[in-house]
Amino acid sequence: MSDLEEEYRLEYFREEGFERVECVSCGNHFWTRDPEREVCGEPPCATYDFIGDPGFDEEFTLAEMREAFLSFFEDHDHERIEPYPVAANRWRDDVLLTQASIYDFQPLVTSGQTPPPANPLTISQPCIRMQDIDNVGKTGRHTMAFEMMAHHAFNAREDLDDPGQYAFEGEVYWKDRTVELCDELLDELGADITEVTYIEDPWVGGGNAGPAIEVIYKGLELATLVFMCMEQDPDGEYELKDGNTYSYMDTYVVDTGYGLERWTWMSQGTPTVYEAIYPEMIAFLKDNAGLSYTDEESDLVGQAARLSGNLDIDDVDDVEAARGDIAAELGVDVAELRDLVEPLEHIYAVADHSRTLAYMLGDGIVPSNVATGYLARMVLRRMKRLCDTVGVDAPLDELVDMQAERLGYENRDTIRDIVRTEVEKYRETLERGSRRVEDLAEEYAEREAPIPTDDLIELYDSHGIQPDTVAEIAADHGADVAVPDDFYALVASRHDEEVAATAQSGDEDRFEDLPETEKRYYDDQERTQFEAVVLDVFEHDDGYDVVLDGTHFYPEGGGQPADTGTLSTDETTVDVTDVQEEGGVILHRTDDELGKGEFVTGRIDADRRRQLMAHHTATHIVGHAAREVLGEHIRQAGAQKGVDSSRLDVRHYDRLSREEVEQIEHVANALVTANVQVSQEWPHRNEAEAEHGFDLYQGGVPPGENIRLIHVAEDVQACGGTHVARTGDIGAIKIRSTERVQDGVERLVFAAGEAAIRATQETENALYEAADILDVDPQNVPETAERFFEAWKDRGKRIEDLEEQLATARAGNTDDATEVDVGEATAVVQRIDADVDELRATASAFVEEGQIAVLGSGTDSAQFVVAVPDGVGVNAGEVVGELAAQVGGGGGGPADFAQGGGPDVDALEDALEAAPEILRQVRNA
RNA sequence: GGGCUCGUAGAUCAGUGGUAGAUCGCUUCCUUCGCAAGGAAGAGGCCCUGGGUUCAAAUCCCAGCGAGUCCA
Repeated sequence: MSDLEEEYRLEYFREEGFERVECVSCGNHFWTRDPEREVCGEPPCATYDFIGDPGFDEEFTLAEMREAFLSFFEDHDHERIEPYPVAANRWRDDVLLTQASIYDFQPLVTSGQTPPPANPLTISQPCIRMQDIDNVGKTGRHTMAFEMMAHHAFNAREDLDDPGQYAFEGEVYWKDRTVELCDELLDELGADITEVTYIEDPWVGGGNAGPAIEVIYKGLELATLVFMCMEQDPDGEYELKDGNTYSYMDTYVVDTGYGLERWTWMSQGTPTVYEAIYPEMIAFLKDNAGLSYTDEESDLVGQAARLSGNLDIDDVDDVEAARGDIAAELGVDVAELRDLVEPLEHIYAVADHSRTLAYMLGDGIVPSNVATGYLARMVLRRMKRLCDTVGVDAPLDELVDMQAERLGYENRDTIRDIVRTEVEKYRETLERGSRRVEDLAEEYAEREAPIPTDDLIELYDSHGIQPDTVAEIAADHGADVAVPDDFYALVASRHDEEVAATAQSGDEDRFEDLPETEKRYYDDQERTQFEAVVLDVFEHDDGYDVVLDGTHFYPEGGGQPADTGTLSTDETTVDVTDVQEEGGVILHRTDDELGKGEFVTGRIDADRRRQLMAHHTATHIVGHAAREVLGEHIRQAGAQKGVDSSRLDVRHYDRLSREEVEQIEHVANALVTANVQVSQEWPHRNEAEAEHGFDLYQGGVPPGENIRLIHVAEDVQACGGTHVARTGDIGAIKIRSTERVQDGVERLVFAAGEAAIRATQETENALYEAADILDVDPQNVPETAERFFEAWKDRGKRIEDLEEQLATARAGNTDDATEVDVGEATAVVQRIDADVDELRATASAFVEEGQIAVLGSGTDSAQFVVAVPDGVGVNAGEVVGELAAQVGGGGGGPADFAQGGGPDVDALEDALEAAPEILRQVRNA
């Protein structure tokens, strides 16, 4: 990394009289204005100097600090950008949550494919780092949710052969200006800039790298200035700290991160960051939990906080270890200190978790068992447990709402609704789990054994019960629990980590020389016949790929299947069975060859295309209708169009009721009836985003400078598909079914136009058929079906009754039966051709009269039931076994009541005749 | 996206291939001035659906539907 040393010799440092110093404590190099300075200033080389002694002129609230930062950079020629959602998986598939402001611009902007929304820009980006979840509240400075204030500049080298190859050109500013801006900001806020140190700390991450500077003031790292300018390259000449080699890129990006919470904290000098950023919430929670401290106690708490802040603590284990040292230093008992501090730590965490949830739910994340939804669920459940532990009894939705209000979210009702639903789900899970644990605990308490680890793992992995909870409940029932230290590792080992990565072989090279195909289907979406020239033909395994200069054939994409049809010359016609796009070149897969340079007429299967267009526009309409009916949080989670039906997956926190589905249908069809125009436009993406916001990207974020927008009434989406001209062209929309494809994702299966009629007819036919069978009007089917079902059940019971009566009667009349004496009891051997239920009833009746019953039946197959009264030394199971063997089958059962049979009905009579002999043998045995 | 668990009376759950059970709730009766409660009797089950294995499936296998949970 010393290779990057030169990178830090900034003109700005020279002009301002900075010196480069090696920290006597940690050996890192840093830049300072103070010639006397020997240490870098970052803990553990130094301690916090601002607790009780704020480092800025004025105190700022979170909102004030945010505004101060953004307006400072606005005043210095940066454009202010609205923050992106915290759910980063809405525009990239490599991460779930937004963890830094630069995430907003990866990968399309940083790679130069897409222009930034402004250049340079400034933003305060809400971020969530789940990896800090255990530290929150304990270390005094970790928060799971935070805002990363930032300014970014996107530069491209000026000596490029083709400056137009990237979406931004030239240099906006680079290292000197970046440090200067940071310095100026600190100065303006009244920081003593001679105390500020700039530590050299090269940055590596995600395949990129570059020099970076940590900005330290009074012991606190306030900002990191990253100069992203290198990429991983096996032939690169710079080997960096991750052991990989890197080389310089054509583009270079200023990536800064200023922790809003830390700046606010610095301005206030409170013992912990939490008191600085949401004081009113901390106060509320303390009050609600009934926490109060004497002056002496709060003094102690404050000192402990300061001490733990000064220790360079990065995770919980360290906190626990350090607690002893802190207690010793303060001269108090460890247990006493813990009792004092722990409830506060929980309250800090609750405040932080509320804020995290406000961000997540406010940005449209719906709790579920997958992806970001799962993370939201984890946070909520953890928050609930913390509240219970510390004795906060305010409803969770109220706590989250306090933060949502502060953060200015407008969908607060939905957020509350989601939280309530989710808390209720958790309550049910806990209840279900507790019952399970209680049963287990009682069982093991009786055996005086501890609950085994296997059961603990299953309780957690399959039923969501934490080992702690198990221990708690078990203790109430007198059972022990030994939680192994490597519990979570054991859980992990139950999950096989075989993720087969499917390597994609790209042979796109062959299309490299071809021009991009003109996408004429966008010019006239209705047109199904056109002329074109064959540019090239590639032979394929089972056909040919024909490339034209332009086409009306829509290639598969955006959930819309490809068009089919034909291509004809004067001599020949070939079928187009599939259409794909690769790197801008559209391939028509045909069953026969066409000559290069030939003029062809393309004809698209118009019915199919019309149906697909109707379904595509209908997808937008159904999504829009669902949002109207269910709430603003409704977002597309996936979609697939088809000819007969299509489906739209939306994120929602509950199952859809029949009424909701009907309402969605109503709203959708009202839009169809209104016959509004469906229009497309190709605005610059920045304008589109500025006007319509991030919700444009229901189906993913497309690359490029201009994006295609489809307007259907107020609904606007970025979309590449083909659409009908007016909503009336759809005809009708029928929602056929809904299913829960995951927790938190509802699938709406619907049909539009002709397919809607067909679908309706299908269901109607089923109803008519049922009505016909029941011989009633369709309207009366439910009522009649119920009546029939009830009658059928009644008859079942009646039959059972009668069977019993019949059995008793049979037992009293043994005219056609053979009676055999078997020791002290009489055996009745009888053939009754009836089903097994009846045999059983009859056998029971004989037994009640003190007789052994050996009954046979020979309808479809041979069946036996043998029943023996108590105290008679005959094993029914053995008898049945012998009998069944004679009819080629088997049987068995308990000693007093057995059954069996076999396929050979003809042998039944012989078997029954042998029964007396078998009984005697069995008795003797 | 993957793993695991579950689906039986109105509710909660037993039931490891051989006659479907318990507790609570419900109905009726008894006890009581009444209530809490107690006693007695009773009603209430396509054992999620569809295939398969078997003489025999609530039970074993496969698929589907529904629910829960852990992980990325």
